[in-house]
Amino acid sequence: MGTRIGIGRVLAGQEGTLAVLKLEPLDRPEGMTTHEYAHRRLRQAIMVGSIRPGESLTIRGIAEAMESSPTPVREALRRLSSEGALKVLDNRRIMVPKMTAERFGELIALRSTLEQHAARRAVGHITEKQIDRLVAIDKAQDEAIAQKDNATALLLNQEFHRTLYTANPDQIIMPMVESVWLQLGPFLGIAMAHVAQLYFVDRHQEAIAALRKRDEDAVASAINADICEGIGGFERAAIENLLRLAGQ
Amino acid sequence: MGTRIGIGRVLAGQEGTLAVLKLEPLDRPEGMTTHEYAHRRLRQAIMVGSIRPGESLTIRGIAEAMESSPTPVREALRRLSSEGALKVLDNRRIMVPKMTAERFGELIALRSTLEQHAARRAVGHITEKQIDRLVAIDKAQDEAIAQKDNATALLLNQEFHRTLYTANPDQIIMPMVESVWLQLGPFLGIAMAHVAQLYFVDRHQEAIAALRKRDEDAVASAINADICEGIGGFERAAIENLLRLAGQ
DNA sequence: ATTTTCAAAATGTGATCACAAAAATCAATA
DNA sequence: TATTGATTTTTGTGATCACATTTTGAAAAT
Repeated sequence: MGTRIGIGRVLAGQEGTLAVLKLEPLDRPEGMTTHEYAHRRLRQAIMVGSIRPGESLTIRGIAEAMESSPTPVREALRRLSSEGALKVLDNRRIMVPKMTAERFGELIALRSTLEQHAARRAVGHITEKQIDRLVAIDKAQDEAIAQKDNATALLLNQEFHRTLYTANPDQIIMPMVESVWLQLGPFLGIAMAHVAQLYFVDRHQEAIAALRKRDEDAVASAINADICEGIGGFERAAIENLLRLAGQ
Repeated sequence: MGTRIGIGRVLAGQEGTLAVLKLEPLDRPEGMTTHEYAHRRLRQAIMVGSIRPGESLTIRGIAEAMESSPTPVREALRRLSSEGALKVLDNRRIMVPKMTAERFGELIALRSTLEQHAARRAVGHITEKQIDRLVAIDKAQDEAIAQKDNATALLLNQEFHRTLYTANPDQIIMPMVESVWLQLGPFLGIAMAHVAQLYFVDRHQEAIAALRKRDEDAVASAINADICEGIGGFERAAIENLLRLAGQ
């Protein structure tokens, strides 16, 4: 039995998870609906690996934690399960899916395929101005890495990739890319808990140079390397070790 | 302003859409929750192109049509919007996304990439028995085509692809493949409304032969051809013509 | 004939409640 | 001590209601 994120325990402070929900209330733009807000907060927490796989979420618990009611929280949970971030068990409990070495391998392979495709489809549309923006994001990320600020570096890395792919005005792949990021989130959390410092690989300059030359193959190759040598670079044995340590 | 699927109109029988919801009540397995059932029915309707793009759905209208209440219907709609099947407008209206020639092109390209990947990842796992099942499904599809039974042929075609991809026990891509199918659904509806007979391309035998030889590249090639010469085979001019006819 | 104004109807949203199923707690038993 | 069984609590689910916003439809004005 995993732990629960429920009212009592949460209020008693026995769980570390509420901390996530409480600590990062995210600013809520005016006009944003409650279910949207709940969706964003939970999504954020999962994306950065703050919710451990196997931990089951309770609707009432979350509702209480973010001072709302079951209805909008349920909608948020349904969306997240459709996005692959959460899994609904037979007993209707909802939890973050457990990670396995096989699943991890599938996720990395899929991420590479998806993002190479997205990058190729953007090459023909991206402007010099947008490429300059990529340079700026990459620079900011380097600074975050130098300061060992994992969270910021991670966010900037995502922004780099998102900016590239959305250069295609008809792009429809971003939700799927984000779904893979979401599904990799829990592993990130595990890795960060057991590894002193995340080691970042940065093939962004390579991608930028290829973009300037409009070389589709080279762009795809850089993106592939960025993914496979980055988070995908964990060796199988290391992954299994990590997952065992984390009690998966 | 598009038409609405609302209580009054639905009951007045002015809309063709309720027919879809009423005609195919789908059997509801015991224990299936209401929101799950609503999700399945709407999904089915969208997948086969029964709901026209631009038509906006109302929560109460659907709830009334399937004799339930707003709560579970809203959950179903949220899921479908996360799956890319529906779009939430700024005024919070929900509708089937409009199709454009550009979006159609993106969908076909993505479908090809996704399914080639899925097929490749299945080659190493699929058993001879499963390949035999593919043969049976393909045969049934041929019969449906011969009888000009579009709906059945479509369903069997999906089953063929699904059976192939799910041969990989760690497969995680199916939800994304289905998302693309869903997003192509409305175009299918348009095409079927304006074309006398859907013309089916069948590269399945080619795929089966390649699977028997465990030839990954050949499998991917067959899948690519199946998609690009099938639904993807519409010429740009034909697509734009169709969309104009449909008032997109 | 077209546009503007305004009251009525419809709609999305979220809180609350009741019910059934599942989980947890605790006492009794082996 | 470990296990079973019954009671209590927690939880998911869906219907209903109230509120604010949007849309609609008709009347009035241009």
